Amino acid sequence: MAENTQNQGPRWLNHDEQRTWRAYLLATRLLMEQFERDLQAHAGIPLTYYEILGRLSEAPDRTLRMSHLADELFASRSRLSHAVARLEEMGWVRREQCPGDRRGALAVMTDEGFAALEQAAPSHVESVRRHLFDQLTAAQLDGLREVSEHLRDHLVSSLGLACPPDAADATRSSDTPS
Amino acid sequence: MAENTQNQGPRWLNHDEQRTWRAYLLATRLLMEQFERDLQAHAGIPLTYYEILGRLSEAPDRTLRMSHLADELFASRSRLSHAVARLEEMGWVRREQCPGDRRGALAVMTDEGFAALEQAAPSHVESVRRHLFDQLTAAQLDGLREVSEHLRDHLVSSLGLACPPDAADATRSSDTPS
DNA sequence: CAGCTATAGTTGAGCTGTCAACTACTTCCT
DNA sequence: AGGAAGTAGTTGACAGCTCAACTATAGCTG
Repeated sequence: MAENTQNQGPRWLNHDEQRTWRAYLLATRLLMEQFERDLQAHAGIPLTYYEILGRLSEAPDRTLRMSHLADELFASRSRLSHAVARLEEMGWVRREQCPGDRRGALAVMTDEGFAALEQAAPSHVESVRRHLFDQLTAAQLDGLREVSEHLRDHLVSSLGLACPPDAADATRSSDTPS
Repeated sequence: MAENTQNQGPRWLNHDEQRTWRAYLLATRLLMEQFERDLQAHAGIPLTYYEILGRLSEAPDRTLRMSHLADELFASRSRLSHAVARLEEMGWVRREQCPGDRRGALAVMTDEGFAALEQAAPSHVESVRRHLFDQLTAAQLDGLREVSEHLRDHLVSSLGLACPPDAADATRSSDTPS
């Protein structure tokens, strides 16, 4: 009921689309859960933390400003802040004052952090190979890359357009009424 | 350093693979976050809860045994238990004694639950269309389905082989030592 | 039928993520 | 210079997930 009432109605998924959607959703979930489990078992950290360490390890002086790190990972500042706090507790990252901008903070990877990453990397890469790359043909991987890049670009650009509404009245606190 | 030492060394990702992996990871994350956000905004529930409701709505009498529901969704019993508890609080699902097996529990979708699902569905489907189906060509979608089904099947079967180790000594508690 | 063992489901602690405030600094504009 | 608005980052409450432990029932086997 209420399939195609009047105002163009919801564009329901047909059988094939349903099938694609469910397969994609499930495969993606199982894949991520697998990577998380493997990484948790071998390194004791979630995939997002691994990525943070990865970016830091590639950066000059293994140092990045919090906001750059957040932008590179497309993570919210809040998420990054919590994550870095956790990594700091573990002694894998250290925070430093950002010279020239006293609001800023630098995340600096420690030697222990680098060692931990080096130790975690091989089994993580093996996991990614085993469950993803080894399962697909070169053509399928090309297709997957193409599709992923396309979807990513779409989402990244649509992300930029979604936020502004708040910015307009963000600072409208309770003081300075007029 | 330590690229190809002796014991076959880690099979690092080459440039193209790295690119594919990062694109896939990011696209997938952004996509899921988008669906979660949309669903949260329009229906106030996470995607997993939506799926639970979806399966229940398709089941005879809108009723499924907890374990069947968990199996269908490839969710852990724990996860399902917590989720159904929450859905019960909202009045969208009700638990019943399973006739014939006193261990069992049935999850029954309430009329309010069904109404909530019906109300949430259109915007969710729109979101999936907008960010996934509308972005890809028919050929790309075919490829995505093929790849997803393949990865899913691999993971599902490798899942069955990964657990048994526990089963052997699962009941080894602290009592009955000899 | 006694006793393992397996199955069904729940529970609680701990962790990561989101969202919405909040502080503090900087930049721009007049 | 002075004040509004933007930017950087943190924090705390809360929600969902995982894991391990637990209860309770079922089923198998000698």
